[in-house]
Amino acid sequence: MSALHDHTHCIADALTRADALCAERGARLTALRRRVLELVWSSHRPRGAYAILEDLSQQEGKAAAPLTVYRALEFLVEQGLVHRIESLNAYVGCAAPGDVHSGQFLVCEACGDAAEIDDPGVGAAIDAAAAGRGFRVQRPTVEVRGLCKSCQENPR
Amino acid sequence: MSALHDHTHCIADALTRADALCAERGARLTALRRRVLELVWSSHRPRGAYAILEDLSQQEGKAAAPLTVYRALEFLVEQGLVHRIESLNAYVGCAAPGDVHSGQFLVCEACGDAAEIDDPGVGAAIDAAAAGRGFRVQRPTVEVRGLCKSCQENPR
DNA sequence: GACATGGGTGTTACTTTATAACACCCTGTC
DNA sequence: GACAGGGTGTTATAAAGTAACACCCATGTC
Repeated sequence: MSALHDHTHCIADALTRADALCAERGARLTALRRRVLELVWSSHRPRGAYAILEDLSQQEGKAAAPLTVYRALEFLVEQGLVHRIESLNAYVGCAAPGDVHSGQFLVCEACGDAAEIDDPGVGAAIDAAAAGRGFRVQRPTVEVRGLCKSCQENPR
Repeated sequence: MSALHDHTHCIADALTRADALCAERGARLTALRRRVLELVWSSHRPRGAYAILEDLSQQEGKAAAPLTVYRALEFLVEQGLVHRIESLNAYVGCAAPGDVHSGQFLVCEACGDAAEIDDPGVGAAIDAAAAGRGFRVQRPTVEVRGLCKSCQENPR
């Protein structure tokens, strides 16, 4: 992720794609859900449910309840618009909603960025390993902690 | 995991291996830590920190503090004797402590069992994917949710 | 043996993350 | 307009994890 990229544009893109996908599927991307999606995208980093909750409360001018956010997030995850990063208890906008993919992440310990990758090799290796053991895969989770390229080059 | 296997023996084995490994490394496997390791192994399933805490409290006859368990678990994870399953917030005994491995799990949604695998193909695919993006891997996490062989054959 | 050192443990309080139960209210349909 | 069903609000609560600080005890040193 470049520090210079047009982030506003990138949020707008995500919302547009979400509108299209939900319309196509007959899923209801309500005002609340759309706003939560926008807040998830407000940085490219994984954000906790309670961080989103705070933003939402601020926008509304009054305290929102945790459930409000969790329910919206649940919908967004179901629709594949948002991924949950298990090892961070946090949520991040999906880079390629609509495409079939499993959600693999390279999570940088230094800058907190979580780069979504969809490496066919990793997916295939998991499928093969599972098949060899008679295990039926439903939802693979791959979260690799480490250091991203830019943090290796510019250590703090 | 067979329902018939000699689980007592299997716990004893884990403790013996832990003793040997810690002695070799000069790590202090104190009575408390050893007891927590035993409780982690008390089933083959992932167990939450608070479940272990309850067992411990019962053994002691008085309520133990969460930190007591968390500190012991931290030690055990550092020593590679126990793995944390991120997507379950739970801990499970390591099947092959001492060996270099990353901790890959096939987690059954039906029976709750978490089979540890160490598939070289999966590890290699992750390394390759990361290397291609200039990412330095520190700790890969692979947790595949699905149905284990036995639960596919005997659905409930 | 006295002493200092450092890791391990106990205790209290607290934060963060997530869910349950139930009522109400829109929205689309007939 | 009546109905059905999903979406939202509200209150309370559960589950998971951490901070700060004091004490204890094994170990090594003199």
